[in-house]
Amino acid sequence: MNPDGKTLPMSDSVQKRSLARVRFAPSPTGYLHVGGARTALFNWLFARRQGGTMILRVEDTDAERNKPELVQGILDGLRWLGVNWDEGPFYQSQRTELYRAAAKKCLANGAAFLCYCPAEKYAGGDHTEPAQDEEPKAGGPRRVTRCSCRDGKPSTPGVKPAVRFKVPLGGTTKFLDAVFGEREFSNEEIEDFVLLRSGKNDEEFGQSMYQLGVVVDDIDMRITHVIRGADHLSNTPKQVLLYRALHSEPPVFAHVPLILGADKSRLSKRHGATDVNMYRTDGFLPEAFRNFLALLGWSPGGDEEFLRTKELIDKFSLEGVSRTNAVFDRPKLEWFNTQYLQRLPIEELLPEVEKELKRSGLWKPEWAAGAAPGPEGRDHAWFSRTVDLLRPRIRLLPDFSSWSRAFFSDEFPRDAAAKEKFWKDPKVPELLAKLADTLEKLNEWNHDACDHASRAIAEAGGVKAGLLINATRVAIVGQAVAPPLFDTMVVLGQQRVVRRLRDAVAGFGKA
RNA sequence: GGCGCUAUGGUGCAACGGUUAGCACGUAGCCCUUUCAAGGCUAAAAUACGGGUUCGAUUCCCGUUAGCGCUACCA
Repeated sequence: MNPDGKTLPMSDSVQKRSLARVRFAPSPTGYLHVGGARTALFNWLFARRQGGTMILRVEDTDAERNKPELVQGILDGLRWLGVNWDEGPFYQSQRTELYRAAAKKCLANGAAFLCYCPAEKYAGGDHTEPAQDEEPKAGGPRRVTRCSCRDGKPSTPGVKPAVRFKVPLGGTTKFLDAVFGEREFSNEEIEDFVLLRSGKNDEEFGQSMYQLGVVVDDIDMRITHVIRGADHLSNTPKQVLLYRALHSEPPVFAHVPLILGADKSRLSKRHGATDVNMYRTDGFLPEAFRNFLALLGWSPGGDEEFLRTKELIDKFSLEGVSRTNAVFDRPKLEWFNTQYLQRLPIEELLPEVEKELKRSGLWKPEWAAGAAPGPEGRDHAWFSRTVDLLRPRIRLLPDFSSWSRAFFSDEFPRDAAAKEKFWKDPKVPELLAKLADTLEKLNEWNHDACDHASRAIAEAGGVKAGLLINATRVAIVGQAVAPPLFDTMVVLGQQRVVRRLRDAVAGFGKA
């Protein structure tokens, strides 16, 4: 079913679904950047929506900058995000022959030529003579190349040639972009770009360049939709030219806007974390992160924004992709996380909390589902109730270990400022001691019993219930902010509450 | 410099020729009174600028400005 409620004829839709093939093609020159993650997510949502195929391809053709050890982190990041793939990962570094064959084909049919210019000549992009511009600004004047080797320069002895594409001298190159519409570029603006690096040592040719690699692979992998960052928009005509030279039909392109930092400049480390794996270690829930990311540069059309993965898939379409760059807003991401912490079915949240408590060393095996209850009847049901009580006030997973430590461990910090704030009244120690005595004798341990007992003590002592309640909270969890007191008492258990009250009073007396 | 893309509150998105320009985050204030890092309510806050087209422009066209991208034997 489409968002508008219409359905395609079954045979038609099935056929279309099985056809869509998309890919995510990261380069292992860094970690998985949030921008790359968003691109991967869009590809994945599109593939799943269409019932198509998601392919992962590692673009590692630059031996100089490539760091193979970074691949694992990228794959881990994708898995954490829940972005899985149906084919791959394929490595371009292992497909060199394919690219060389394609380059030779271009050479043979006149679409490319051998270039004997030294690599340094073009370094920095100054392809021809400096323009008239008298004062070279940062980067210097630049003009488009029409390499003089293109008409068959005699080979230079001892110089290994690179292969360059022979861009047509006139005319335009156009293509269809699902986001930006029909695009047309003048060929005059496209330089004779390098297809294959010159060979090192005894190689005839070197590694493929980006433009050749993507096109050859996208053809070979039968990619139907190229969904990638808008930074590739200007390079696309080069690729379209290559498709033609290789006698292939270009796919549908879909360039998605970039993600910027708070100052609207390209998102970088100085804006905060850009490595997706940092968000995992910070303790964000993957589904919350996914929801947030999906809404950066895409919208289902209405006002809804809390969309679980299934809804994201159901509603995703290239038509909903925006053409404007988006700023990565961490506070909103954190809001999404709190929403997921509160709204997720508890059984989906529990495993995440379990992982967190294991990480911090607070986890007890008896809290696992199906395990035998531990001391004081603490079992999985207790764990579930406790997490449920805690979660409205949690922002990030590690808060379960730090802010909520008193619920999972008897060793927890007592906040001096909280004590200062709620233990002002000199009657507090006496009241707490009385409360401990009363609570110890309770035959039933539940919210109302704790409530009645506490209020009775407050009344007898001539203070407002709130005073005692706040003081008690500080006494049993060590901090000013926690879930409602009587729920907290129930979860902590009778013995523990009594013990902590007495410990607190003793500590108060000494202080 | 050349070429390209974009332009709705501080931020993310709605409104795809006619709305008092909507929602959310954030911010401020108020309420709840058992704390707040929970919850509820309210407020401030936007169509970059200038021309067209049209009965009517946030919406279509042109220009300006600004931001971003590309302009490598990087991807």
